[in-house]
Amino acid sequence: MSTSHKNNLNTDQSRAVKHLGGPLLVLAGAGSGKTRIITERISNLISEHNVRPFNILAVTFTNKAANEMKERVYRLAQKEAKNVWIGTFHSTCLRILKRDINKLDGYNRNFIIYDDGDQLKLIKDCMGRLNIGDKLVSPKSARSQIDGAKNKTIGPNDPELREYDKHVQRIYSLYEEELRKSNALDFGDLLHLTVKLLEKNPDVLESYQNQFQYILVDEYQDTNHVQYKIVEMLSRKHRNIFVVGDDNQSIYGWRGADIKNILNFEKDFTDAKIIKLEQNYRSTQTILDAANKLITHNKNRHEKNLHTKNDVGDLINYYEASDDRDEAKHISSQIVNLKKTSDYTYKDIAVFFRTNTQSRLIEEELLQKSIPYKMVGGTEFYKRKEIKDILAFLKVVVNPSDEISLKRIINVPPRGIGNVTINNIDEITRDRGVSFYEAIQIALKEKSISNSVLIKIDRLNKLLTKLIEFPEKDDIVGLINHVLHKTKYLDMLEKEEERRENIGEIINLAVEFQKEREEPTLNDFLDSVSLASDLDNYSENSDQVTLMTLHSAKGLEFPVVFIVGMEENLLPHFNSTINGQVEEERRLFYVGITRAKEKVYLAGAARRMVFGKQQGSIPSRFISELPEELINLETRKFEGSYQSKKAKRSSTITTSIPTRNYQDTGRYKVGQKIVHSAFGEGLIKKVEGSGDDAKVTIFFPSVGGHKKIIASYLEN
DNA sequence: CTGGACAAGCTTTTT
DNA sequence: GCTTGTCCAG
Repeated sequence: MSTSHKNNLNTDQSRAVKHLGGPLLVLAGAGSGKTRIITERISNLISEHNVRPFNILAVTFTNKAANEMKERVYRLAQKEAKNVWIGTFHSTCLRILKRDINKLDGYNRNFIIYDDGDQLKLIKDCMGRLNIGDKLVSPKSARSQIDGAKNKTIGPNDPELREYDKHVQRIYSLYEEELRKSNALDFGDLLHLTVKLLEKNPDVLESYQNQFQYILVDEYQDTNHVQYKIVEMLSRKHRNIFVVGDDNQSIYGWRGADIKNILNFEKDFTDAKIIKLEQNYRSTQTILDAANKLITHNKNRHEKNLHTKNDVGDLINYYEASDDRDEAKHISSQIVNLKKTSDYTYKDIAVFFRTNTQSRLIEEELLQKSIPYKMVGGTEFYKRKEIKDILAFLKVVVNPSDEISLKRIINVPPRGIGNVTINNIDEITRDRGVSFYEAIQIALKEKSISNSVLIKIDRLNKLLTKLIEFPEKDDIVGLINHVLHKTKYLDMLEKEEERRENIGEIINLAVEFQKEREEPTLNDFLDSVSLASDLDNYSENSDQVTLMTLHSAKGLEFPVVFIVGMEENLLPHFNSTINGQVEEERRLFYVGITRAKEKVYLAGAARRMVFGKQQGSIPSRFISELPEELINLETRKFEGSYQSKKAKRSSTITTSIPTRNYQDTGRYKVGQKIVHSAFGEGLIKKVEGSGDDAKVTIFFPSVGGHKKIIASYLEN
């Protein structure tokens, strides 16, 4: 069986698959058969070396990758393969915590997971209580700093936290306290607490070390410090740690991914071996040459030389559109063309962009031409208001101490409980040190609120009690219907067809969940929903064009790839140009190009709508970093526009000067970069007035937001 | 307390 | 251009 597969492996691939003991790093270039190596190795361990599936752990980054791996492994290594632990870092940690989290002080197994929206709300609440205005730290910035700390396994009381913003320190402490009171974990906790659990409980650590004789990690270049730590601890005993990655595809630096993990693998794991997979089986010679040339502009990387035996193939098309509408029209008509002149089906085609907002126009144009498409990601299903509402009810049923969820639904559908009442209950919460739910009972018992409100609270409390005491909680579908019935939620959505359909969809998901699991529980359902994303349900079956961000494109391949928005400040994104993260943007573009098997179409626009205003732009520096002879330039619309020529051939452009919307105060211009004594580098977004009195709106990455500053204060 | 009107901020990228 | 938050009349 598996021998027949091994026959088509090249020497390096085969060495990797057959590698048995000790740490191994497989540096796998784009399209070199990375996923295949992992799955074949798992099947090889099971069938050739009698390793029990239960003793293998395989970790990926996305559910999509995990599901794909499961499928492939099940196909290769028959039924008992179901016992291999395959999952994302987050789901694996969840599994570990669900078993043993009660061994950590103050935690119990009934916890629920807060997504980033819940997280932000809680942070805002905390900031409100601490009287920290969002001008001092923006809630989002606070969140990313807290996440960052957790990614480095720094807790709210660790001395290392002293290096953080002093406001953030206080927010972090209170935030943690509130999470515990709500019996909730955020995404970061799943990883951070797993490390804590393993560190504080040698017996737990040992049992997992014994279990996981073989550990495989996909996309190792994207691991951050906690993830490294988890892998390192678990593999310490058997030392059979097998990681696969490509430093050229590291695109999650912003989430704490540390490229050093892959660059220093040999140092971290003594007598580590390295195997390089340099043969690409995916792309044409032309595509590969272009990608190789592009990536040489990065300094920070392992030397790799990707080659292929594939045909030369077509040139890379590059279209300079006059504006974003023109760009979208071009894409859609190219797709129509492809359909007419070739055998490509819609599902062979993908369109990638840097930011989700870019999809709108493209969707419009595809719709216009009746081209079927599916948008992956974007406004995610699970983030929709009605879905979050229903889930909030379910979360409260599982865990009444969940304050964020309880507050979410306290007045949904409207039942006359407003901010004043919420604040009153909040006061009880703080005075008595009880949960919000308990505070409601106290208010009722002591009648500490005015009579008219008390009636409403009483009604709410009875509703909650009924839900919490629902006899068959693990009949998830039944419970959802019960919630809908008792709250008359659907009546509220009378005129909102789409939202009602979404409610139907969540019921479908629950039905499916109950069918799939042997012992479906409400709690597991909520967990799986919390860790799920739109990407997971993405299937290649239907014949539709795929639209997605460059980030979501990683790990996929398509015969035809369009990449749009090839402009400075979009790709590379302007935040990155200011923060000196252009190399990561280049890798992102590299990921995009290398998804393509046969054809690559690039496009950029000379003008584009940004924040509802027209903005001029110049071509991305990355265009000029591709070999000129491999590019087929279709039209040149940047020609008439400002600085076009200079931009095309220079690779050091750092500012864009809009052709429209151009405002001149003499010294300050929109698009100009400046350095501020307190906030560091920033980009001017808006200028009002002129001379010393001019108000200049500047985006500072250091504070993660905009500041309005009077021109005369900008002098130094 | 509610709902509508208006203002502000916002857009990287995801588990 | 869209979504979220805030203010005010009813």
